[in-house]
Amino acid sequence: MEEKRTTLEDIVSLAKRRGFVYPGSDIYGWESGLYDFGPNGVELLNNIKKSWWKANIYDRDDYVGIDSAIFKHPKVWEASGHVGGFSDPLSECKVCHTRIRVDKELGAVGVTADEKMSEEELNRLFDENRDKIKCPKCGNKDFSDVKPFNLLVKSNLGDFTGEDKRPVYLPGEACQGIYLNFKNVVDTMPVKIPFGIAQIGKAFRNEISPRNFLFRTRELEQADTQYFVRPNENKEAYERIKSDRWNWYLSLGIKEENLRWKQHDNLVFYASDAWDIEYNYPSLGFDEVEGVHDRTDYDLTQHMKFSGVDLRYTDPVTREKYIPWILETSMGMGRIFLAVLSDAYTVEELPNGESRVVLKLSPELAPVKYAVSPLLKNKPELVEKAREVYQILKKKHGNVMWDDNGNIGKRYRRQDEIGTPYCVVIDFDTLEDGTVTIRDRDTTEQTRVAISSL
RNA sequence: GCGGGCGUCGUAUAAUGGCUAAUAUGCCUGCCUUCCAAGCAAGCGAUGCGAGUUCGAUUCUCGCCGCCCGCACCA
Repeated sequence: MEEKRTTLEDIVSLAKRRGFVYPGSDIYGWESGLYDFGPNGVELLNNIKKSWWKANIYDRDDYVGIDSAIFKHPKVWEASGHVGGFSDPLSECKVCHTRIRVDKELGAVGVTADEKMSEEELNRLFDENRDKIKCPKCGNKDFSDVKPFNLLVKSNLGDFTGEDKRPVYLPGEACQGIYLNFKNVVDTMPVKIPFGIAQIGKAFRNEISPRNFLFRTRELEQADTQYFVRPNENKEAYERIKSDRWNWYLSLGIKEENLRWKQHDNLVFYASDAWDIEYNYPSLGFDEVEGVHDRTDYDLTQHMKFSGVDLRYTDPVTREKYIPWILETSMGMGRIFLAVLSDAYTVEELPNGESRVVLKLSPELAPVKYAVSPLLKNKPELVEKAREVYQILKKKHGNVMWDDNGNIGKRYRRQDEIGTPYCVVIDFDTLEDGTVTIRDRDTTEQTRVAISSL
């Protein structure tokens, strides 16, 4: 049997028609790079978050969680390097439209330039050296002016003058909130190094071209952990973290053959090591879901410099003071959501020649835990009993769906597409002996069990 | 941001310079139905936005918005 490969379009279509993901601001014609989660999507998203929180905080003794404000002091983004370095000075060949990184091209002809220079300065240097730089693709020397592309989103929080004198940025990455609270956590909580802080937070980026559904969006959510260790005592913890993260993906039921590790070729100057976990997305192939980075003491050092506050940690026994090193994990929620959805998406051939679409989500992640149906809608005694069972299950399992639409087969198929693991059907036997049928999503087999044992 | 392609009910497709824009599915209501998308009836629901040409534009032209592919970008 030949299997048709799932495309990203299949996933997008299902996501919309089954209430997982809608285009952002849909009735106004959609704003690029933004998506809204629907009733089933928010359940799935929250279940992924719960699982992540449990694995990173509740299942360990050395992590605590925080939730920091989205808006932060303007200096945070100077310290982090985002105001200067989150942008690239680009110029475009007017002949073939190839783009060049101006700082790098200048460097190649022996002119010192870097991405932290002002736009004017870069343009002056570029103009002086235009005759030495030619397009790597077509060889022409006719370039547009240098334009920096800064990915930070700016806001006017607290600026009532409209003069933009004190730009406040939305976070380009969520993890800064953790560094900002490192001292607070150390001063108020019973933690000692090595320990970690975890957070799920929003980030915003002016991506030039958001694309590929949830994979690259302008507003994103990140699940981050930062693990603080003694300087140079990073290796063992790094390996432990890598292995924990890998196992978490497997615990979600993601197929191992769709996952792989990829080490960064070019490390940023302060990093000691960096690996990504990649998922084999439909249409896109393997791409990053999460980064696991060994960042040395860079982040806290920067904030010490810019804030003037001593962020060193004092060893409770030796009284030694040091800036801890940081091991970071940073996962894109949209990316893991897309990975989970894609991995669960299954098209099955049925014996009668038809096919069914099933989301084989692990029960822990499934947005709807049970669907409850009366076998027949026009038999009040069945409906009444089914309502009872529905209420019992709802109390126990949270998101349980009442489904009495059409006929029973239709309901099964609908629930298959949502990924509901079990459908409970109340029939005439239920009235006699208090048992119901449970239909299994993956095998489509039915078993009879007592209501009391559900 | 550049080049190419594209934009019709929630989804997947059709058609048209002029009559009520069609079909399937979905959703919803009623009937029916004793376990895998059965059937009957009613309803909801679309030409992305704006301008131009025209007596008349969903159709042709332009701008904007958005999507897809390629390039570039992805700290």
